[in-house]
Amino acid sequence: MSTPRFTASSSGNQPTSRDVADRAGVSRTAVSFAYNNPSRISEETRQRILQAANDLGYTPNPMAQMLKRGKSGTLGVLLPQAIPAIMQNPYYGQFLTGLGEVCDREGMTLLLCPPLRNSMLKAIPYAAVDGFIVTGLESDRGEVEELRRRGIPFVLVDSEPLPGVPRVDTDDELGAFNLVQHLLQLGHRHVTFVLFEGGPDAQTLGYRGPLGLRIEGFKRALAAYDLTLESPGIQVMEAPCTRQGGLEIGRHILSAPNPPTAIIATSDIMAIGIMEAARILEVAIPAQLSVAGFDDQPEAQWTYPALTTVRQSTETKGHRAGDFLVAEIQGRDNHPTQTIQTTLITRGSTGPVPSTPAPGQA
Amino acid sequence: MSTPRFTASSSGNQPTSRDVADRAGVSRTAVSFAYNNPSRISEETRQRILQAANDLGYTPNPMAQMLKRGKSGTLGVLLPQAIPAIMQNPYYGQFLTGLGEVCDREGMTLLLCPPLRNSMLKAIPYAAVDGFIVTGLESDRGEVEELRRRGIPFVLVDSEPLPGVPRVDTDDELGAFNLVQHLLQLGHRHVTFVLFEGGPDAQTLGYRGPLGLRIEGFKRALAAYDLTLESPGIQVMEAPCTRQGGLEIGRHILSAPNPPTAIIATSDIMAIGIMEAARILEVAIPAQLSVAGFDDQPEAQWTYPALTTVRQSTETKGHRAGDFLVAEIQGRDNHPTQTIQTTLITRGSTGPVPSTPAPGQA
DNA sequence: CTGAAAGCGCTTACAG
DNA sequence: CTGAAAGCGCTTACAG
Repeated sequence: MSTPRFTASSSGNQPTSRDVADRAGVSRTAVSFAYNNPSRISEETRQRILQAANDLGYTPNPMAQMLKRGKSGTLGVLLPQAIPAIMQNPYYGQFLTGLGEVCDREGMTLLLCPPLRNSMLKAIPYAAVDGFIVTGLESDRGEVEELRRRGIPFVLVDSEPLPGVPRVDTDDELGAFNLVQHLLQLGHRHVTFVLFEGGPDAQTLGYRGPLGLRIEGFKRALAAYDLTLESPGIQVMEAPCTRQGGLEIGRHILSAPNPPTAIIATSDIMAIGIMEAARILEVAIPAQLSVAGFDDQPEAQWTYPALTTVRQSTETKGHRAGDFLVAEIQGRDNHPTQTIQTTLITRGSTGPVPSTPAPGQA
Repeated sequence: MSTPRFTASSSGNQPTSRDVADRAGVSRTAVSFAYNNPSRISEETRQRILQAANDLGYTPNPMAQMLKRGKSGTLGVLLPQAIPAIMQNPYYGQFLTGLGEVCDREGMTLLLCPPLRNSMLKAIPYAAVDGFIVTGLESDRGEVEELRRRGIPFVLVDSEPLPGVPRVDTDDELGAFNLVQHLLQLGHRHVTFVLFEGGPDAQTLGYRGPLGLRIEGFKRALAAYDLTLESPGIQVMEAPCTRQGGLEIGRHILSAPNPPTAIIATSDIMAIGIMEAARILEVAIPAQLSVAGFDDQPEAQWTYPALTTVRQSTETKGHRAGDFLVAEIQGRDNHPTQTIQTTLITRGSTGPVPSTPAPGQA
């Protein structure tokens, strides 16, 4: 009755399909069919197999299934920073929310792949995923080439355009333009831009990605008023992209002689910190100072006054990126591209330039 | 020169170790050694292999490596809700931050495993992970047994104690006790508790997990003043665990006749919504109403007045859970248990009960 | 220093 | 309806 064994039953270890087959008196083929192709065996046999599996505590080994099927049922996100930094950034919270909707719909899991030894490139070969979302790639140092050579489906988010690669990006440039135009129209001419600190390459490679696009938008809006980032009254500073970073730079900016009448931050979270600094220094918003942010994160509605900002639907971005990746994995090779629109959201934190000079201005 | 082929070179597909071996004129064994055991082959051979691999765009297939090694280099988190809900919950943001620190240290990736067809249990067999963090398990419906039978290392977070299973939980009961005691000492006797809505089993199975412990703490503190949750003046309500949920229930509570002088929410985010409702209804905090939350999320410091709450270091909790899981995976079977302490953080949102009766109270 | 062989645990044509 | 055989792509004793 029992078929000959080539290996001893893995007593003590996890049961395999062979153990189940032996116990049910069938072949491993039948065991596999019981799970994956029930119509190929009789219902009676199937029940016997399932019973044996249950007795043994057997479940098919996912690693073996993956290898055999060449599918993992997992979407990978290639991250530009370590997981703690990502988790503390509300932007990624929103992005992963949208991407998570796709995972749910498809019944897939989500693998977070932080850089390995500071390299996104090195993280690629270790992930058993069906495809990658590549996000925060400030400049391509071979990641795209590696992905292509490995033949792994992937989609680029907020990256430089590349022919034949599906991509989702954001119209940051227009959003930034509209925001600065709004403030210039309100009469502001003493404006400080607070940029979130770029990656390690910000200096050497220049700004890329969303920050670069926003700066372009700033410049274009200024140009319409015959201004540049170097004009007198215009100031550019950098801060960590946190509330604390905004608070500290805000104190610094507002304590200096001849402070600006408007501060524009490239992230809401920094803008919120700047508003906090203004409150501490008793600078009235928007009467004495206008503050604006970027992203329209939920918190932007909760400040007093509420924050003027540029909305980008980061959740939509994550959702769309997931959609594109799933399509790519399924082999539809139309390689779509989508640009997420931005909208200027005018709220109470910005207002007309003070008619009296700001404190400290002659 | 070229060794005979048993299979055709996978032209068009991804190169395998056989392709590299053929091109370098060595065996697959040597190719593997080039990556995993360089000292076993001559440096010259190694360079030749690596060159061939590079020419072909070869990287070892992670799924095959996992199967062979029986290791995935991945930590799994078994989640109680879909990924979007998790990502929008600041609690998980903090928890995953702490867990992410462990991933970084160990060079591992993090796999988010949401329920499959509403079942955490069903999600288990599909994840190729070295171990699971089990979180938000309100009541065990077989998950633990399944994990045990499969022999997968796991650690339980905020769950019921189970012998031989490493576990991290939180002293929610004491934190809740201290919080209620604080308000009772301030003289409050009209107190509404706002609980975050439990899972689908809240009704049938009673409260489990952190919420259950918090309720126990509430009861014990009340008992010291000869009160119960059913006493006149004491009220228990439920709301979704969001700012909006807090806002709506807050409006409801404060608009009713005979409103409480204190509201205690089981989550900061709800408390923040309740404070918003008070602001809208022009109920002064803490002069007319005391509000308290739970968790001490960063936002709790940013409200005006700042929120009294119970701090639990969720980040530490995630970090510790990760430490325990790594130890479990490495086979140290001491199955440690740790309870994360809580601390009452008294801020401006709570104060003495109004000497004059609250509006609407005779 | 190097390679032939076995095997990780599964799935799937193929043959009966 | 059922099973023997091949193979997914790798790693690792084992033998030379």
